[in-house]
Amino acid sequence: MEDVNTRKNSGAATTPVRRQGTTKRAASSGSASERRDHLVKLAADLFARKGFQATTVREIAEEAGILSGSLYHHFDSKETIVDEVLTTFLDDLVSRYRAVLDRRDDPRTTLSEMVRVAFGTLEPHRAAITVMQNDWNYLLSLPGDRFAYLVRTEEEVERMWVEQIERGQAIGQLRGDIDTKLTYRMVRDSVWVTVRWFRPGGRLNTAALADHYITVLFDGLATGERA
Amino acid sequence: MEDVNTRKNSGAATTPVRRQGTTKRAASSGSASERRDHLVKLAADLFARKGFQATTVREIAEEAGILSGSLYHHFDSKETIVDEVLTTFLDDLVSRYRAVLDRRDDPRTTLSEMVRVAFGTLEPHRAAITVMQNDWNYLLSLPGDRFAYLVRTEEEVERMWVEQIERGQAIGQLRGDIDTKLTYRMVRDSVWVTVRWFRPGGRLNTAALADHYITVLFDGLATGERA
DNA sequence: AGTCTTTGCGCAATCGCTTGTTCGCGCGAA
DNA sequence: TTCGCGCGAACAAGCGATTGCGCAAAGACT
Repeated sequence: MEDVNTRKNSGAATTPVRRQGTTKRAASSGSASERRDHLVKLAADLFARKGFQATTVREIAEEAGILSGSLYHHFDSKETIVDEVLTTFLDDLVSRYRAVLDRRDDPRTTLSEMVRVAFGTLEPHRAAITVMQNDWNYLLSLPGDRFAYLVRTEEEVERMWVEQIERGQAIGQLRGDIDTKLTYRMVRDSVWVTVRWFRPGGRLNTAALADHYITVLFDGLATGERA
Repeated sequence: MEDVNTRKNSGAATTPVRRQGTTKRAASSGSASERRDHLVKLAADLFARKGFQATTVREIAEEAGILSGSLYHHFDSKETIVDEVLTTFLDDLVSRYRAVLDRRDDPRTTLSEMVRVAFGTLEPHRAAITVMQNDWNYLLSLPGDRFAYLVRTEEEVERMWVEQIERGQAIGQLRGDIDTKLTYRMVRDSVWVTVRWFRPGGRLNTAALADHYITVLFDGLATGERA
């Protein structure tokens, strides 16, 4: 029996941020309430552990100490929650990539920094990365084009990477006998897939992962002359 | 409600089943019938597309042109199906790795061949690889230790890889400043994760993928001297 | 060869359970 | 009084799984 008034998360007593104009029914990025943001964060933790489909609204609610129905005062569907997690991630990722490209370094330096950016998003955006790997196909198969921006953004990011690889080949900084698109995919996958086993606070941090990967990516595992 | 007619899957190990081929293998459960094998294949195709959890028994049945209940004449649970898919894959994988190791080549050659083996399983075992990525945690969380062999086998495979990397470092064939375990994980992940976008019959086959990856892995993307 | 019995495998109906979602209600703070 | 936000109960849909039944093919026996 668990009744009584055990409101765990009754915080948020400060500055309710009352913005006018945006009624609670905004398309994707809803109004800004601290309570809501907190719930998204709790949900994201679960998504990071099990993916989107495998996480139930009852689990999210329990994590917040409320009942599942109460979640619907903040979100009009489970999809809305994951939508918010994904857009936040992609916005952050793309803007970080752009910042690197704006520095206009040589291709190898730029690509190294892009690898660092990618690994750098591993900790703050674990949930989104997990979801994109586990539930990509499912989200795209949903009725409506709600998650079509996933494909669009992915294509934009691919263009950024491929352009740098091509530039590197053009000036002889990178070998010309490799497939640019395939190389991009393998780099991307290698980075994102680490969320499966990476845990913050372990033997290695994300910066060390990035350094390790950059070393192997450009110079390879072998010693001596290149083949 | 006890019935004298309880047939279920009691025993069933004494099925003679001659009818051309299909060696009977009494593994964890079930006898070998052609019909059954066919159903496993249909289920595997669905697992390869959506993972295990996301595939329903009704979808599997529909793919076979029967009703979901009829599946239970062949399997006593949905888990049994995926179990069969996974053990078949892991048995094949480990024995292929062993065959490579038995050749006792130098570490670099051995590792190259192991990469080829891994990519070589991509097409015949798409379903298993997809499931291991999507549903690994879920399967391990199931009651009983039914899927504990996943962890055991993974550890065995990791040992194979790490040993070869270490041997390569010991004889100076591979650089000594890289983390062996981390390197193994990145190679493994890079290979398996390609099931997400690889489609047979496309621009590249798995052999080309393997060659490309081996090139980058050992010699890197850069030109000129190593850092 | 003909008959009887067993067996494999499908259907149809249904079970208990979980899923995402809805809704009326009450309560404390603004 | 209004409003944000929780409860509690319920909903339809879908899940994995069970069971009784019928039928056709396969064996077994005379």
